[in-house]
Amino acid sequence: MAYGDLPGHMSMAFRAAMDRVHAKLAELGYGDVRPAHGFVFQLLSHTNGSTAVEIAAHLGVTKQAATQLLAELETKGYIRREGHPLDRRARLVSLTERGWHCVSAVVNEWRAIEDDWAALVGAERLDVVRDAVCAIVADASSKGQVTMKPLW
Amino acid sequence: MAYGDLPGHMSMAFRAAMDRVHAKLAELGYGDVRPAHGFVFQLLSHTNGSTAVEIAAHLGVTKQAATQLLAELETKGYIRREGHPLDRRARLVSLTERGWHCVSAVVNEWRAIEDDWAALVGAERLDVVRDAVCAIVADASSKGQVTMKPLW
DNA sequence: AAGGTTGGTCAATCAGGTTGACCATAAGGT
DNA sequence: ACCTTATGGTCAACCTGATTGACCAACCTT
Repeated sequence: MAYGDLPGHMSMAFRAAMDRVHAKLAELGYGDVRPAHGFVFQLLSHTNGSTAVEIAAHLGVTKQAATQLLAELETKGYIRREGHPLDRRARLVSLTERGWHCVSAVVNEWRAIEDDWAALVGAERLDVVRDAVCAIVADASSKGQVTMKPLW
Repeated sequence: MAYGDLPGHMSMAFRAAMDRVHAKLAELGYGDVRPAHGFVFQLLSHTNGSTAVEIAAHLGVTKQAATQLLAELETKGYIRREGHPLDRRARLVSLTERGWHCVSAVVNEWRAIEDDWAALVGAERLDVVRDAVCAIVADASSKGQVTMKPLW
């Protein structure tokens, strides 16, 4: 690999992994999820119950865009929107059973990928990689420049 | 970092690096380049002279989309389109001086980032990372699943 | 010379996002 | 309590970057 190509190669590695996750999802009958949905799932699986504006902030888009996304996810059966118990303006968004299944499929596949990587380069070396990447991200994060969003 | 989070963290590391490159470009007066333009530059800097359809193929978009992109890059002064010497239908696209300056600024910044990473985690460890990532990409590539495109 | 292929453009359309106006409810100051 | 302001959500219009489809001119066969 040429000097200066490491970041780009990381992107490629991620991209290959991402594609594999999507292929797996399609195989399991979740072929109708788009990349941006992942961020919604991620948030919901941690908070279990969020509002549209929170999701919009997490995605880095306007609330209108988020609302549209949620409508789509609702008709596809991944999420549910009910009246918020504490705020009658708001609608509480949460994962359906199908949504949870999809989330765990994703988590499993990311882990499977990491396992494969460990098998490929050796567990000890992958530990080094893990620590290094973690340090790099932490450093960037400390300088206030971290987005999970891979959108350019 | 949690088990299964490595690919995502790689994406974050790349994203932070990418943002830094764009910030640097803006600082140097190349603030009007968009992400997709990078792929055009990359191709042109290696081939020095490509046709619109080749670029389209490299970008993974239709030739119409590529043409539009090229028109934009031309008006911004990064590229030049002249009659192809061997094919009177085609237009040969090449980098202008400004384009070359921009490309080398990008290359320098990627290298500076890689240097910073080496300083952060140690040169030997970063060598391990480099080898590992290279192996991972090579493996994915051998299975025919590699795109440089970080677009989801 | 004739037919099919290829580089490029024009035009219409679509998808996903944005901005802006608006309503209903909530929260706070007085 | 009351009036003002802030906030969650929706509706509607629009922008941008892409797509598909039709087409032309030049190329490459044969």
